[in-house]
Amino acid sequence: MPELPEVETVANGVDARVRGERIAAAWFSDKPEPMKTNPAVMEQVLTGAVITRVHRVGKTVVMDLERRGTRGKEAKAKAGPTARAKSKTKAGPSASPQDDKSCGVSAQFLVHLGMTGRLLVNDGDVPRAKHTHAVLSLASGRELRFVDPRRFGRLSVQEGYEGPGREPLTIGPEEFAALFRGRRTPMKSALLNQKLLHGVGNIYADEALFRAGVRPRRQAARVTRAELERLRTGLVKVLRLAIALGGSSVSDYVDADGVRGFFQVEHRVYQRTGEACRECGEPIRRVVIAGRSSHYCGRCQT
DNA sequence: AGGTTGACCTGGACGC
DNA sequence: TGCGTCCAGGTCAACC
Repeated sequence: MPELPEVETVANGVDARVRGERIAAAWFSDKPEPMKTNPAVMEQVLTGAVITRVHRVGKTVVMDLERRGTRGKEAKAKAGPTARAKSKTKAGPSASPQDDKSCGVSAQFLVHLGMTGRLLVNDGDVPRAKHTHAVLSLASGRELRFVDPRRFGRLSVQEGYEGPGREPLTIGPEEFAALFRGRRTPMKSALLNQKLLHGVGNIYADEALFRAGVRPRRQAARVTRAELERLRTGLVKVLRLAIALGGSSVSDYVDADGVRGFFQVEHRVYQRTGEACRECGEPIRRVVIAGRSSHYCGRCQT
């Protein structure tokens, strides 16, 4: 369920609560679906590690970890004045980000929330919810818990994760237009393709198409350059507004505190089938494209 | 190769 | 109250 704004809200909420904490223990359920990395391996990597930062890449929550021991010492030694001086010459083979932030990132814990995944920070004595699949016990006594009834979420450990596609919030007009050149698929499907743009899902695809005045079924290759630019700016606008409002919460979504977002009151077309278009009064239509329901205004979108 | 479909899961809403 | 049906924000393997 969660798309870019919801994942960003969750990542920020978790970051504020667990940054700097040490993971004392890690537990995983025996359900195999969520575990992309072997649970024994995840437990080994996570136990004893310090969480240095939690952020979002595409629809994935990424937890940067610093592991102590010999590797930690190495990283510390490297982070002297020489490393700082070098950092001006951006690039470097592994293209690591800002100097002091990147030092000591020895692994990343990746959480994809799927449709119904939630990340909660609780005191250790709060009873665990049904469908809890992972628990990281923190040195402070609190726990970071992953709860996911439908088990479409995925947990893994890796390094240097960059996501499958481009970031919709930062991509420029030229590169954005290039993504869709020659594509015969409906524009709606192209927007949902994570290998092109990552982070956009069904809600924000529909909302951006409405703001650009483009029908979801239009072939991507036939969307004009001007429309593509309206689509890009509409997408940025709608994603930023949704982040500011804490995301949408149609049913399952909650942030790290268990609080719902408020963007759903801003929806212009998504799940408003039959209701009047806020621009022209025409009833909003619903069609199915590539198995996903799509909502649009037949008068405002062409 | 690019595009489309169904399968993966549980649970909530709705109709009878 | 209970049962059946439909629907759900995501991905991925398997097909055309």
